[in-house]
Amino acid sequence: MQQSDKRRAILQAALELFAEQGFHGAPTSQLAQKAGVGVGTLYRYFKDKDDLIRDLYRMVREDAMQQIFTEVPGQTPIQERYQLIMTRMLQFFLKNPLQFRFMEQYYFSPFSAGEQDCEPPETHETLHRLLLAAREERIVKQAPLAVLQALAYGPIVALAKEHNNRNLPVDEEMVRQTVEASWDGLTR
Amino acid sequence: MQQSDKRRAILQAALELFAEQGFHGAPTSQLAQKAGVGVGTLYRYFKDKDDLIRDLYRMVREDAMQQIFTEVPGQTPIQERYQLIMTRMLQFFLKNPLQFRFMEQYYFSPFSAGEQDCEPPETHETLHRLLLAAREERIVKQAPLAVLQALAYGPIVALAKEHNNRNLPVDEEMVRQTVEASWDGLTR
DNA sequence: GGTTGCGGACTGAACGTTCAGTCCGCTTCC
DNA sequence: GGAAGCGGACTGAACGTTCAGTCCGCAACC
Repeated sequence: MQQSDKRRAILQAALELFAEQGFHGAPTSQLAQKAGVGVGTLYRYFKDKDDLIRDLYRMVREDAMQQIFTEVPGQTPIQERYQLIMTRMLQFFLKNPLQFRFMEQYYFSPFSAGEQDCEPPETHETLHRLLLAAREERIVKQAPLAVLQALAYGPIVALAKEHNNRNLPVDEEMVRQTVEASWDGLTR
Repeated sequence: MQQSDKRRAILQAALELFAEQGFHGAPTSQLAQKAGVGVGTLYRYFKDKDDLIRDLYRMVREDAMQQIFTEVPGQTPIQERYQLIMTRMLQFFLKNPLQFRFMEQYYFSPFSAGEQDCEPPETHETLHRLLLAAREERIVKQAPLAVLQALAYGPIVALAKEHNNRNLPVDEEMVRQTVEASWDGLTR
């Protein structure tokens, strides 16, 4: 049988509350109320609040990766693959503000500080390899991987942040321009 | 007379604790201890903890702006001015990890959510005008200001984040490459 | 079919802890 | 002597977590 309804209700309520009020601004009492369960029930499904946060992160990341990296054609040119992936990533961030805010928060928090798996391993793996291959083929600049990653992710994340935190309206054209320009920054 | 020593000691201790442990992870008791004052003294200088955080933010921002925007020659070409400003900004973030972490945290927190002045007004003003002028002159792409800002700030912030949160070593060459590439992304 | 017994998911009042903020006595300075 | 600056024990509120008890579906038995 699949995950129980209660567990899913708790994770959904947690996503909303954490994204809107932060980890510390969302007490377990409120969380339980929003999920429609008793406070004690939280502790049937999760060891403690930290465990809940970590599980939620894993779920959200999984979901994001699914949407961003499915069916990326391996044969098409690198630039096309890059634009497909980055467009999907930006669109995911724009369409899922709760997930975006939550992930940003998690990334910065002490939770991810000590962990290895905080940099989405497979996610980065894919784009990571793509960037390395592009550098190998001298399509993009001969710079350290970290610089290339900053040039790729930076603009996308910055735009998503303005959209989610400052209500900046973002249309399809802006998405296209941003992804394309980030590619221009990478190439020579 | 200038700001009292106690006040400055409190702000310095707060900067360190907030950057390392977050707003919620830094209790007033610990803050007072680190500053070498009694708990009560905090409330002589600040209405409450929120007031302290807001004041600290203003101070940090002022300091950053001072360092980044002083003596930008008005006559030099736009590209040179851009590179000067962005290099200084990135270097400020790299050399002041506490300030960077604190500002990032503040930006995301509910403090800045409702405020207008969270986007450093004058800071953005300057770069903001520079980008508008560059677009006017068709030096950079004909895209909405928000897109141009994302292309300018994004890579710089992303690199600083990797440096400060993941201990990525960043040398002068990487700074140069990142700033230059961000310009490449802006231009056509 | 009706009654009884049982297991475990579930609840929420209660607990101990921790926090931001207060209060009052002590010190310092004029 | 009075005012201002200061310290830290203290307070009430809010938090995460616990646990004794409730509830309900199902199996066993008559």
